[in-house]
Amino acid sequence: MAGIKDIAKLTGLSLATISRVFNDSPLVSKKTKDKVLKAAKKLDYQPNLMAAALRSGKSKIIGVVVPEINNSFFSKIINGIEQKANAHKYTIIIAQSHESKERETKAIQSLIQSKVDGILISISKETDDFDIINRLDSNGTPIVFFDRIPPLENVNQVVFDDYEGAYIATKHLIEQRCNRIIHIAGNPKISIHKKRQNGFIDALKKNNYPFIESDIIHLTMDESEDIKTIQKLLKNKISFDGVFAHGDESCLYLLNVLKTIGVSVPKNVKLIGFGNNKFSELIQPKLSTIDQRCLEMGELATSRLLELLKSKNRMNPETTILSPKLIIRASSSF
Amino acid sequence: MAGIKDIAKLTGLSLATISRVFNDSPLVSKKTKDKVLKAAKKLDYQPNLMAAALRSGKSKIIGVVVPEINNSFFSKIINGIEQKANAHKYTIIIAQSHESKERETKAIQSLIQSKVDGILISISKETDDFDIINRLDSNGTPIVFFDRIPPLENVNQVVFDDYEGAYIATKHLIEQRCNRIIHIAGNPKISIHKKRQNGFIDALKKNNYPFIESDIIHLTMDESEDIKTIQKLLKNKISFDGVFAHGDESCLYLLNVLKTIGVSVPKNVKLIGFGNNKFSELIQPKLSTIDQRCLEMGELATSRLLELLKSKNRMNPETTILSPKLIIRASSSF
DNA sequence: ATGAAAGCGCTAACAG
DNA sequence: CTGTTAGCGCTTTCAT
Repeated sequence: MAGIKDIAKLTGLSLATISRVFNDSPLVSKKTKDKVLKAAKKLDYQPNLMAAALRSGKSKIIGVVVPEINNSFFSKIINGIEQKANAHKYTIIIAQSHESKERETKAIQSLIQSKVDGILISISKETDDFDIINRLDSNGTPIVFFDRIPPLENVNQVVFDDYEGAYIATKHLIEQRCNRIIHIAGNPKISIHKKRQNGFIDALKKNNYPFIESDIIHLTMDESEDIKTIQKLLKNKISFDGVFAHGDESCLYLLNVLKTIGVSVPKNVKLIGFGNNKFSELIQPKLSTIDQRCLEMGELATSRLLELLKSKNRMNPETTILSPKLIIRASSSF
Repeated sequence: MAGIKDIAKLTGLSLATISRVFNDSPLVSKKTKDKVLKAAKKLDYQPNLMAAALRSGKSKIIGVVVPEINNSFFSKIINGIEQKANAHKYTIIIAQSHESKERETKAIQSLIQSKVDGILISISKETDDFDIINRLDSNGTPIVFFDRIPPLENVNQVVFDDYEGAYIATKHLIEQRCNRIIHIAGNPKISIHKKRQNGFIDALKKNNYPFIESDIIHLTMDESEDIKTIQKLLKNKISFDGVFAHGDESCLYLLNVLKTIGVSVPKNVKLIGFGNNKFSELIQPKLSTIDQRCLEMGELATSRLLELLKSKNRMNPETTILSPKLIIRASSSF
């Protein structure tokens, strides 16, 4: 493996000059630069990033921590991160927490030891203490949270507006002339699910729809039981004709339940999900949904981190809120 | 950030001893070891992996190149890789080629510069020259291919037995008493699709089913056109009652087509896909499919790389073939 | 515009 | 079992 030493030998220049060439220093004449580049090519020179990092104190690596990469939501965000990072000559290291607090801590530790310049993280469901984050802070490693944020003040974060997403999804069903709309809810202990639920409720209220507690449905995922639940609802005085599900998965599940009991979508009941999952376009009818603009979330979080990395003095924490996008497909159309 | 120097100062020991402690050298007394560990904790010491790597020539990092992480197949394999690698104190760096030869080359280049100890790669569809691989070889960086392998001799590789998978899928339909089975084929230029096609054909032949060219169907993904194709097939003298699709996506697509034209699955037609995609369990009826044991593929590839990393002398290349697993669900059951 | 020299934090002979 | 020392490949003052 050729190093700058070899180039120095070949060109008769000093190490410093060679180094300057590869760091785009303006202090080198075009002539020498060309000479160095030519020699580098000849020797198939590959800079040793580790040595550079060790010496300069900057690794040009961004650490990314997500619960799971085998999750379209996160892997799309990662694509956004990668894109932005690479465009700025940064490399990323991805670590997974697998929703475990312990593994998350280990992952962060490992990133610190790998001397990442900054960290982008979406915290695990388990995480409830934030010592590591404080440690990172005192360490001087900038950190930007995305999507799953900790309940802390004064942090940089990029979040998705779940409330707004739920609101426009529900409003869409109203505009499609649904008379009674129900919500397939997620676990309200999880903040995004709670927000989606609130968006649903407020959309009803603001549009003068009566809201009753029983409009919010919790499915068990035990099919025969859920079929009973749905059938009972359909036999109500005012049967429902619109459904906003907190996620595409539960929307698909409900679609199957409705098919089983012979309810036609979108003719009898209109459906909208949340998340713009890949499969939502593959099934019949195609699912209307809320797109979360994952790519942009990744890009925004990275841009913010890059800013923090650039400025030497502490910057004021910033919260970026990403607005959702309504995707209308067959499941909610006339 | 505390370093071993600080620990040395605090304990009154030499750098070498401190270093030995963290490298689990047997040459340190229990007493000193404890003293060092205690001091390390007190100072919140984090080893600088880059410095260690630079000095030792071993980064303990494995580079992983895949076409796309936003693809369940690859992200599952990555989970297998991560698991095995972490268990052996290795970190992984993931890079994506996005199916571009150029970006793949860049990704590999970047991994080299990051001084990874070895590389695991599934090559992009575009890749047709293998200079980089030769370069890696001369460089001494061990490399193990998985799933998408290059047409080269003498390489270490772990592949999935697509032929066998197709064979047992088809055989399963035969055992379910299907009389005429068709195959929704992929692009035969892609080797795995070709293999699946061959597995299908051989399963028919070996079981004394007549095989005619027209049993292999290419769908256009233009729905109205495909509906016509399928309807024509159903009106044949011998209508089909079994379908083996080269992937779960096309299987789902076909399922929707069949639903549209009123053909019941599995009553009239039995279906089996390939890949055990996440959604194959979410839809109705649940899809029978072939599971590719991605996790194991990741683990096996990593194990092989770890072996290469351990042994100093060149080892003989090895090809590992992973057998598929039949998953029977509602779409092909009685 | 170029060079000399120090050193980033750690490991690995070698010596004791 | 512990210490001394050189140096991994590069960047970065400081000098010229």
